[in-house]
Amino acid sequence: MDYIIQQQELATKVIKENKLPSEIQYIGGVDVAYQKDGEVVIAAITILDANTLELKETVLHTENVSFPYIPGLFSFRELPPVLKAFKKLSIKPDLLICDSQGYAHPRRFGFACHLGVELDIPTIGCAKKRLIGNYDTSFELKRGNAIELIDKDEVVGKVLCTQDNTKPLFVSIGHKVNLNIACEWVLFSASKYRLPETTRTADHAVREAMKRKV
DNA sequence: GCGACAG
DNA sequence: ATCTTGTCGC
Repeated sequence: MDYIIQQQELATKVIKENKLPSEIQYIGGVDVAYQKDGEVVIAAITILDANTLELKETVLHTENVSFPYIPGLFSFRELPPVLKAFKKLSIKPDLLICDSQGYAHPRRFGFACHLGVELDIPTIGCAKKRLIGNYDTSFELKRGNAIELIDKDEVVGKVLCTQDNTKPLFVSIGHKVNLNIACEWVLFSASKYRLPETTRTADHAVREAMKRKV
């Protein structure tokens, strides 16, 4: 019942080296939303063509919330519905970009790491807000600019600006990918907007499902 | 003890 | 995350 010990044990399974296939054909996006009562959770995974960013498949899964939101234990809340959604996919992604932290976590085991280890596929953490770490807040907000996110004298991720004059994203590795490659994929998939198309499509899917209560 | 705190 | 109006800008 000790979730922190579970994280510490699972964190040893994270592969920090690049293990991406030579040809990336599909990339996936993950997002989760909650109904207003906060008791029902909807997870979506979208599959995009890795070259054109064209949407190829969307899967959804709805269930009851089983774990509270606790910063640092986030994956225990969102992993169950996401894993069930993943099983519904007919196209399996070569890489998943998560709307959360990965390695940039107190125990180096954010949601993206947990999902990657669980599925044994490459994952990237791409969060809109900081959880831990420090960085130089005075860097220029220009697309492509990135600075190191540092926690306890260790580089745990990068703060990456994907569009001029927009707030940066917090990119960290999840599993089987290195930090620079992770940033390259986030920048590539966020070619038009601040957030990667993967997250945007997944976000749209859960919002749509939310409206029609499916 | 006092803030900070992914979604 | 979600609850919320108008408003500024392309």
